[in-house]
Amino acid sequence: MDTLETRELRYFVAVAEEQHFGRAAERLGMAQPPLSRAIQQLERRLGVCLLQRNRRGVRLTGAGEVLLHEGRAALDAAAAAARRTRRAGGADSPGGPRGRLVLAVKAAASHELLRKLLDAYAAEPGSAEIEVLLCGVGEQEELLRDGRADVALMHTPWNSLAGFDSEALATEGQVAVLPAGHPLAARETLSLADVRDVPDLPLARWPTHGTYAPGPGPEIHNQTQLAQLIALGRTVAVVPDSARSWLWAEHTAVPLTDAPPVVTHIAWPAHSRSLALAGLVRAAARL
Amino acid sequence: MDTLETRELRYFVAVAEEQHFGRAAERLGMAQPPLSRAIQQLERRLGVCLLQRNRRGVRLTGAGEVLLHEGRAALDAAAAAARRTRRAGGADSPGGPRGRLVLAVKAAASHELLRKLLDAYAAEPGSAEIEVLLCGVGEQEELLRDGRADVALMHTPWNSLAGFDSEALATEGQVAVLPAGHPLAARETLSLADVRDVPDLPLARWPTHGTYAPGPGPEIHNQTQLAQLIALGRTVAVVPDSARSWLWAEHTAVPLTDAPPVVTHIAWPAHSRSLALAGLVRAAARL
DNA sequence: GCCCTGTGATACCTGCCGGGTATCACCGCG
DNA sequence: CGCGGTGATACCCGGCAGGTATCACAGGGC
Repeated sequence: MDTLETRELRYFVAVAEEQHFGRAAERLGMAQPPLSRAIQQLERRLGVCLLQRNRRGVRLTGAGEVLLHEGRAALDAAAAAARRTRRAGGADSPGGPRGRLVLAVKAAASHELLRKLLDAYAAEPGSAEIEVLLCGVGEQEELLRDGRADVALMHTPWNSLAGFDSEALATEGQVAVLPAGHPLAARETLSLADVRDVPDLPLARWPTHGTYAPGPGPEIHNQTQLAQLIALGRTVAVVPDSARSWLWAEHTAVPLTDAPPVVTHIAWPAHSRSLALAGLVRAAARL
Repeated sequence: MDTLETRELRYFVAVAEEQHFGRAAERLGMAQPPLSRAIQQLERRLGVCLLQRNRRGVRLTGAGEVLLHEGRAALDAAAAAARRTRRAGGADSPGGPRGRLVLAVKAAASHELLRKLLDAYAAEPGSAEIEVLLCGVGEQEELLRDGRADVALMHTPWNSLAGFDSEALATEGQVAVLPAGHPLAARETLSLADVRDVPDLPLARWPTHGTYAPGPGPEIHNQTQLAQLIALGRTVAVVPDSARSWLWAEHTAVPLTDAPPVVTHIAWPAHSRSLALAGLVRAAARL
């Protein structure tokens, strides 16, 4: 039973994502006919119909959906193998110079915790160099999977820990951030229902995987935008306690009674075997 | 940044495992020179030295160790993609005919639980066909990773749940299985220390990944052997409560007070999105 | 009805590279 | 000092990945 080449997976994923041979070929930097042929060969070798060719583009079959998911995972794994091997390059003597670690953190989250973690780890004897990779919301999982990062700080319930090993580091509640002058800002506590149904303050919407869910609130993509919009009295946000550190004078934070608690985890690929990583996790567990 | 082809990974893993170009080439069904060249190209492309060539075979460098691990994972992912896609082949209409599920179970473990699970799931409306794949101890993880199975029953602490999603189904204690006539068989309970240090009954040794750890006990590879050796008064075994179902008249089971509890989990690849799998997990959770 | 546009499929050619055979360079060993 | 066994090198060849040109077909204007 012959095994799939990553080239074939790359091609298929491109076609499946673009839903269009021509655009996929362009993205891959090649002509369309060889792409067509490669996909046909792939279908023949798998003995499965992956795409439904219509006039006007293509659509995935059930098997195609499966291969899209599994193929992405396999491509990530191959990319991770290359990246991690390259980074391990210098350290030839086994057990000798421990490599650097790349730690993925959502930008502007967990200041405090991150600082404590880095300090605690740096104090350990023989600790490796830690490179902090700041990323967007939810990007940590992809970074870990494709090897751009070795370890990440993740925040449930926003991040999914599926497929990773992890250790919980801290739990915090959530607060509603309101314009200082707003009537609700005077309250001692609020419920989620309170902030969800304020007609003059629709909840801001973050992009998930590059697209925005439909809704009335403004579309934002960074914390500065959010802060400004709140200060202008245009929106309200629900954020973890620790976000209080970046609030403005024009903001008021009110604790939410029924918001799910936010748990910060340190997470890493389940099969990881790095000494440096083990040390970092140990340091984290002692916090 | 060019991506590794699975062909290259296959070659490297073979060489790394055999620690010998000639044998690796034979295993791959090719001649040695192209293999040599392929590995050199790989090293050049990664900019990393993977192998230390000695007279008398080769040894892995640190980077080579990394690539061996990561490469195996990537190869498993690619194999899984192919297998799962092939199996999804018939079901073309999305959401339509749900595919079969392959459930990996350690042979002869969890009779009772397995029976209940299969019955409960079969009673669900629209349940898929379940193929039970009996495997050796610890083999479930590999089967899930490379796509030969979709879901497995695993038993901690023997199986590692790292990298999988799982749900605990049942917990049980462990018992020592002794020859019926043995002095210890008269005891009400035993401790691990009791059975570990019986000079005339050395603990039997199971192979892990095909090799046996050194020790005084007999080397066994299936339960029948074990049962026979215990009946002959040559060894003692520590097994979960539920294993009592296959004991012989010549055996006596004595509860262990300090053995770690055995938890049976249902586990599946973290990124899985199959409807049928979701149904099975739901049925399992209701047990 | 017509052609025009844009889709994926086909035909055919070419150059590269993966793989084979023969051989070399090295080294430990009897 | 040959001999066996290691991986590396030299060289050749065939297949296949990729390119160009073109086709078949379906809509959509006019």
